[in-house]
Amino acid sequence: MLKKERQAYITQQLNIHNKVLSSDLSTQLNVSEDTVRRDLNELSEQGKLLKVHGGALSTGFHFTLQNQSIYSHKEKRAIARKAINLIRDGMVVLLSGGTTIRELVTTLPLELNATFITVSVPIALELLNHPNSEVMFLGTRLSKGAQMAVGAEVVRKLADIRADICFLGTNSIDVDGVSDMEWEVIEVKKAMLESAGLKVSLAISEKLNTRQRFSVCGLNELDHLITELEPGDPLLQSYQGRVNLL
Amino acid sequence: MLKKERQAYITQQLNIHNKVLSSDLSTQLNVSEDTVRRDLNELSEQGKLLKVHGGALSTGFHFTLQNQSIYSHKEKRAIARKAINLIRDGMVVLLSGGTTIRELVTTLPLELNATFITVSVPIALELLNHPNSEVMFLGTRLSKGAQMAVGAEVVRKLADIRADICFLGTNSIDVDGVSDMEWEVIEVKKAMLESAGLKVSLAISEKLNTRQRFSVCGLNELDHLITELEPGDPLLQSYQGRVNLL
DNA sequence: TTCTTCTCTGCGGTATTTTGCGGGATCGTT
DNA sequence: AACGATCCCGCAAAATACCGCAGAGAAGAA
Repeated sequence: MLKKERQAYITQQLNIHNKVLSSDLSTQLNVSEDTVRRDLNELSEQGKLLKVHGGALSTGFHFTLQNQSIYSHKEKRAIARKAINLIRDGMVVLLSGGTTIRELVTTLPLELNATFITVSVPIALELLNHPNSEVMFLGTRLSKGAQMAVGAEVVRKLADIRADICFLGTNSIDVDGVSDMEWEVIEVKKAMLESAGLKVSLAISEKLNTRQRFSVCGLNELDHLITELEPGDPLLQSYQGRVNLL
Repeated sequence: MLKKERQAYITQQLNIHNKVLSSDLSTQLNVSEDTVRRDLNELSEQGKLLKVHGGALSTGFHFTLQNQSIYSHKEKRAIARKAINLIRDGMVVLLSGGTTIRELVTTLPLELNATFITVSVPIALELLNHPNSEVMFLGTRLSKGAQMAVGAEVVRKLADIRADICFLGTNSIDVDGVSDMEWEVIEVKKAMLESAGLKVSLAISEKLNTRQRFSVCGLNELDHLITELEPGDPLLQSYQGRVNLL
C-alpha cells in the first residue's frame, strides 16, 4: 500500500464520516498507528483535515465549531420576516423572550402602530426603540437565567389580557408539541398562549424534533409554526397536516 | 467520541437551547460529569459560552448593554463607589434610571446579596447579571423616553413597598430641591422616595444649580446628596448644612 | 548487478493528553 | 445549620503523541 493510497483512503473516509480515529485507520490499513499519525500530520499541514487527539475531523467540521456569535442569524431573519406579515396596525401582540423574538423586534417596520406586551427584559428594551408602538411589560419577579418575568403575578396578569396574537420563541418542538426546560418559564408561556387569539411558535429548524423536560403545549394548540424552511420542506414532513406551517 | 466532537455537540446544544446542564450532557455523551465540566471550562475560556453553576449558558443569548461611552464616566464611577458604601447585605434597594445608576449597578460587588427593585428597563437588565441579588421590576406601561415604567400602577405598587434605601438618579438639583422634566417620571420618583427609608440623590456636579419644570422633592427631604466632589468643595457651598453631603 | 542515497516504516522509550475517581471545598436550598 | 448537588484539585491509568534510530526497500548511477 502506497503512501498516496493511504492518504486518499483517509480523505475518503473523512468525507464520508467527518471523523476518523487513528486506531481504526491503523487496523483498516494494516499499518502502525505512527504511520497513520504521520499521514494525518501531513494532510493537516496541507489543510486537508483538522488533526485532533485520537484522530482527525473534516475541515467542514471546524466551521460549525466557531460560528456562534452570529448563530443562525440569517435563519432568524427569515423567520422574523414571515412573522411580521401576521401583524397589523392596532393589534395587541404578546411576545416571549429569546433571540428569535429579538430578531423579530429589530426588523419590525418603523411605521407599525401596535401594542406590544412582553415579559422579557431585553425584548422590552428593544421595543422601546420603536417610535409608533406602545410597550407594556408584565411581571415583577425576574428570572436571571431567562431574563424574563416569572411567578404567579405575571401569570395572573396575563390572564387579564386578551391579545390578538402571541409569538412564542421556542426552545424545543417535536410532533408532540412545544417543550422547555424551566418550570417557571413554562408557567408563563402557557399563560401567554391562553391569553392570545392566534398562537404562533417561532423555531429555527435545528430545534425541530427536540424535546425537553416539561411540555408547554401540544402541536394542535398552535395556530402557526414558523421556521426558516419552506412549508413543503421534507424536514417538516412529520408536522404537515398537524399544524399550519408558514 | 473525540473531545472536539463533544465540544461541538455542547455548543450546538447551547445554540439550540440557550442553556445546558452538566448532568444532562454527562448522560447524553456517556462521559463523566468531570469531563463535561472540563469541556465547559475550556469553552468558557475561549469565550464560547458562559459557565454557571450546574451547566452553561449561551453567550449570544445573554446580551448586555455594551459600554457605550457613558457621559462623564469617571465622575459617575466616583459617585457609584460612594453610593455602594451605603448598601449592606440583605437590604432592599430601590433604584431609578439613568446612566449614573447604571454605573452604580455595574460596579456593584459580585458577592453582594441584596434585593433590588427598579422601574427602569436598562437597569433591570444590568441587574440580571448580578449572581447574588434578587431583581424586581415594577410597572407595566413603559415610557419610551425615560425607558422606565410610568403610570398609576407603578405608583400604587411602590406604595406597597418598604425599601431600606432609594437611589435617585438626578437630572436637576438646586437649593430648592430635585426637579425633572416629565410629569410621569416625577410621579414615579416621588412614589419611590416615599417608599424608602434612606433617600439618596446621585448627581454629577454639572447638574448642580439647574432646575426644571416640575419638582420631585425638596432638599430637606433627602438624607444624602452624593456627587463626585469632596463634601467640602466650594461648588457645594450653598448645599452645606441643608443636606447631608457625601 | 552493486553500491549509494534517499524515503518510508516500524519499534522502543518517553512525553503528553485525556479521563475517571476520591476527597475536600463550595454552592444553593431548605 | 444541614443536606445534597456541584465544583475543584490531585492522582493514576490508559490512550495517544512525539522523537530518534535502524532497517527495509526503492531509485538512480557506475
